[in-house]
Amino acid sequence: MFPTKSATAPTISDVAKAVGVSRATVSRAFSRPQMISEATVKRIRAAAEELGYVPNLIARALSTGKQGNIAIVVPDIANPFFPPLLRAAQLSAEAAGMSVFLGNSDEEGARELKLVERLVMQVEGFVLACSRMPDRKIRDLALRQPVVLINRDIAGIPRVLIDTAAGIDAAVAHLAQLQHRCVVYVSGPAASWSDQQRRLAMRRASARYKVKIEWLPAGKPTFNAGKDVARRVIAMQATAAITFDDFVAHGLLAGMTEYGVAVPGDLSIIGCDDVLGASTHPALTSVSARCDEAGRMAVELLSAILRTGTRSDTRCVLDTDLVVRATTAACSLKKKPVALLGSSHTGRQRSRSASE
Amino acid sequence: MFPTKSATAPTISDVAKAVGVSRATVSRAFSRPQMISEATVKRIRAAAEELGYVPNLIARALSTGKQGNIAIVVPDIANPFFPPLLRAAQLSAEAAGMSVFLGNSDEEGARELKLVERLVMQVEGFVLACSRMPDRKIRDLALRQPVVLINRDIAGIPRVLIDTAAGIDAAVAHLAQLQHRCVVYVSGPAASWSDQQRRLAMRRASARYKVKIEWLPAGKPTFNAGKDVARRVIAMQATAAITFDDFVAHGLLAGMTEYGVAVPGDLSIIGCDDVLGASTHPALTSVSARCDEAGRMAVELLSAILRTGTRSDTRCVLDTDLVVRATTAACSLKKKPVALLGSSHTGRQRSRSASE
DNA sequence: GTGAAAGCGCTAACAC
DNA sequence: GTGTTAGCGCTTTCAC
Repeated sequence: MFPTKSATAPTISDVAKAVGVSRATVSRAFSRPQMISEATVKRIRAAAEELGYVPNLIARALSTGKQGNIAIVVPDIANPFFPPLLRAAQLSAEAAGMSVFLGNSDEEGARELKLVERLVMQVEGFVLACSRMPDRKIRDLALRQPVVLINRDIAGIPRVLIDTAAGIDAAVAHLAQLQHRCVVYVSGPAASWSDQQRRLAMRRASARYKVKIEWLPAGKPTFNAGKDVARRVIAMQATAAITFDDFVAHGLLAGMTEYGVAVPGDLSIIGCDDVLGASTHPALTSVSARCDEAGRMAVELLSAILRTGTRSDTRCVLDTDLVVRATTAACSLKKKPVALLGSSHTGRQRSRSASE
Repeated sequence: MFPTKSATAPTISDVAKAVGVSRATVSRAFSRPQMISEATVKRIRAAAEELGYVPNLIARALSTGKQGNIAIVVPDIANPFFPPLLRAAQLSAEAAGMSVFLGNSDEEGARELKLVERLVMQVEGFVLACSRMPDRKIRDLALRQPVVLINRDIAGIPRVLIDTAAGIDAAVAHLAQLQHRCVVYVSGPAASWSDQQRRLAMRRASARYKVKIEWLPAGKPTFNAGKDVARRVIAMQATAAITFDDFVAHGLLAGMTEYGVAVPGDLSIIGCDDVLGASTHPALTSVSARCDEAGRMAVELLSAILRTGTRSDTRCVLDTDLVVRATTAACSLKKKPVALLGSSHTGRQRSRSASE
């Protein structure tokens, strides 16, 4: 056991004394070098190096109100949609000279709000990915600090949207071509913009390709949620399923296998986000999203706002398309392998508006 | 376009004036309520609420040297080993009332050092997961700030280690039982403690189970790295491969499939970390690690150190075991399906000591 | 170009 | 219990 304290670091005064200039000059040598003579800058930098001086960001922040930090909050780090997004965002922030706070809301709006409130003092701006907070809270926040949204569409707040509409359309077209006439959409979190978009796209595609849609909420977008709805999917009329994301699809796949329903023989499955790649068995057909691109772009938007001091109402839409692999095949009507349960639970579609 | 600035927030002075007490009293009402009378605390809290006052953490930090932040740095957020770890760590930090900075070193020690240097001012401590920095730098850092290591074993610095030794031993035993007599270990980053442990465990198991080991470095632990060494694995004598992690195993698996080598028919493969679950095809046999547990524990260790102000030389070892799935089978000697390449590249074993 | 002085918002002795 | 008085380390007018 020994004390934790570290020796007190050299301050601006130490450097000033060593060089024989005022503290103001040392300060300038670091924050506005072009304001003073090149020679003194050099001397100061040298002395600082020698002493091991490095500007105290906290003190600077107290004085300027800027700390060079941003926060990125996601609903669930462990959801494979987010790591690539986070990675790209973090790298991009680093390139812009900013450090990043990480927030994990655990899919709960209340928790997200708490995180944001705690962080608001220490950051210059937020990237909210798939925020679970109500519009009002987001608007409030945006009044205090620059905010960039990912997969949430609120007018007046810069946002980057991964629009699965095109991908969903392609998915339904693909299924229609394989003779499927009824497909179930297994939905995700009600507060999710993506889910709303997907439901909307499903409805449109339903009309266009003359395919009947059934609705089934899975709630949290997890493997287990997907697995848990397997029985209900079996009990439905649908011969194909499109799920909120790959996770749910993977769970559904596992559930089907467990119940002896062949995929894609008896049921076709299409995921969303394409984060599992070809690693499921069989390899999952999925609507691909370039989530890393979204992360990168969001941070770039934010740092541009910070740099220029202005806020633009940017709405940046990233497209998606269908990646066909091995979980989709021609329709067969021999599903239901076992007597499972009586209730042919159709599921209730949530009707929250896109702007809530 | 409209300005980004937010109205200036109320300070401690505003509250003091409103209540008619000194600023010190207001300060105490928030940081040491038990120091002053309950009645005044209540009055102050009420007034603060009214004014929308909330303590400025930056100012507090400048004064106390504590900001309630910690940093967690990992080599690659997108590596599936880390998201569960990060999630657990973040949740645990939140429970302890701390915010977390996220660092991604991209597997580079130099980059990690930069991150750490930038963050050192703003945090009370670090969790370094699978650090790629040399021992010396870590020791230097630990002199300034409390540091907890994950999967890095440096005496004197608190660390939580996921020890794959038991799992590796079980893996080799499993292969030996399946009649394999020569297995290749596809190694990971040279600076990785885990990799060193695994090599050591391999060597021990080699002797114990009379199995010959060949060595092949994959470098970065990625899918592509695994795929890229497939040809070389085919050219080797080994009939089974154990890889640094599941990612490499998955890549190797894909590579094998591409070259027409059947897994597990012609080659058995065992991964490490068990992060892919049963999602590969065939489902991957893997040495499981409870990475979330490691994240949680590391943060708890750190916050205990911060709370008590002492540093203990804790060395916490988490065990692992083998999860047998479908990529391992009895040895067959008919590998090499195609004329591939001449160079029977054996790979060079890195000999960095564990303490570098 | 450089220096002097006044804060940024808070905490921490030390008095009373 | 509560007020007074100094800072924490930096930036930033405003002079010179």
